[in-house]
Amino acid sequence: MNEYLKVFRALSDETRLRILLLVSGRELCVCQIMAVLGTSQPLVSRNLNLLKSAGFLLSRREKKLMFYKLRPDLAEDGLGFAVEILKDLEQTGRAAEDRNCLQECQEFQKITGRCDMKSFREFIRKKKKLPAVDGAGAESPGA
Amino acid sequence: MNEYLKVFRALSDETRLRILLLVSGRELCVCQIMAVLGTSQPLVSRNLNLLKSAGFLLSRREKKLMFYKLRPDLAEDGLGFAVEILKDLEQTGRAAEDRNCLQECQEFQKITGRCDMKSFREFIRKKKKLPAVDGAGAESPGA
DNA sequence: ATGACATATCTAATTGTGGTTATATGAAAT
DNA sequence: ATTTCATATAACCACAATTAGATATGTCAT
Repeated sequence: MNEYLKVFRALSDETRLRILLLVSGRELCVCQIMAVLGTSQPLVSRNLNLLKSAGFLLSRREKKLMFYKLRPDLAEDGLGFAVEILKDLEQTGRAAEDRNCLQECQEFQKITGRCDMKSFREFIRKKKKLPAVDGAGAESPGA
Repeated sequence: MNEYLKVFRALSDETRLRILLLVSGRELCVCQIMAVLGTSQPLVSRNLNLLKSAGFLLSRREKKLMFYKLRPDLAEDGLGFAVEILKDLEQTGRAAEDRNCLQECQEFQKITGRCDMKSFREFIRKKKKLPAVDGAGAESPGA
């Protein structure tokens, strides 16, 4: 009973659903997730931990970076339903926004050539100053 | 997104999971559910309402009584997963306890010949005085 | 009227969340 | 070794949401 309560509580939060959507299919490191969510590193880690202890995530270390992804074998633990639901949620506006943001984030990463906390924190700062530009920041921003 | 959040929040509570287990397969009226949970009528109604607005329950009026049961067509709304999970949760100790209690409750009901708030409140009072007897109250109680 | 139930309100206690800071850990670079 | 850096974890705070519990009242059928 408590196991399922843990599972449902993990899924009862928008931030965590967003994280699941982000790491379903692809594998992301903590700093990228932080960049997309636009929050702090400890907050991201906390939510990642909640999702992981509920059984949703796999993590892998590569050099300094920690990568997370959706467990591909969720069905083995009775969590297969989450996959269907995530498929549903992909259609959401919020999911689309986050995918876009991830895109920008990865372009930014390509330009800077770095995947670290400092540069992604800068990404977040920039992003907050020019909120929601349609063409992903292509046409004349603040200047 | 919000729809699913509502669903998961509805499932994030032990009392409500217990209710779902109780009304899966059979149909119960509010006073019976109250009797098994051992709480107040408004509290039961509140939780029933949460479960119903999340899409899990059907209700039907028969004379003065309101009957609730698990929607048989949950799958049509992407809630089919709940059925599997409930099947899992049936194995739980808590579920067994509640089934027992429902049994007692229905025997009590047969004896009194009534299905109303007053008599079930008495059922609850009695039950609280002689807690957890193994043989369902068959062998020498408090006396 | 009576009785089953829904709904609203209030309290009190608990929990959950974001946010922040400090610190621990483990790997890499110096 | 020492430092640097990504992350984890813990410890706060402030605040919003949730829960049980109790009480009052509304609604609808008998």
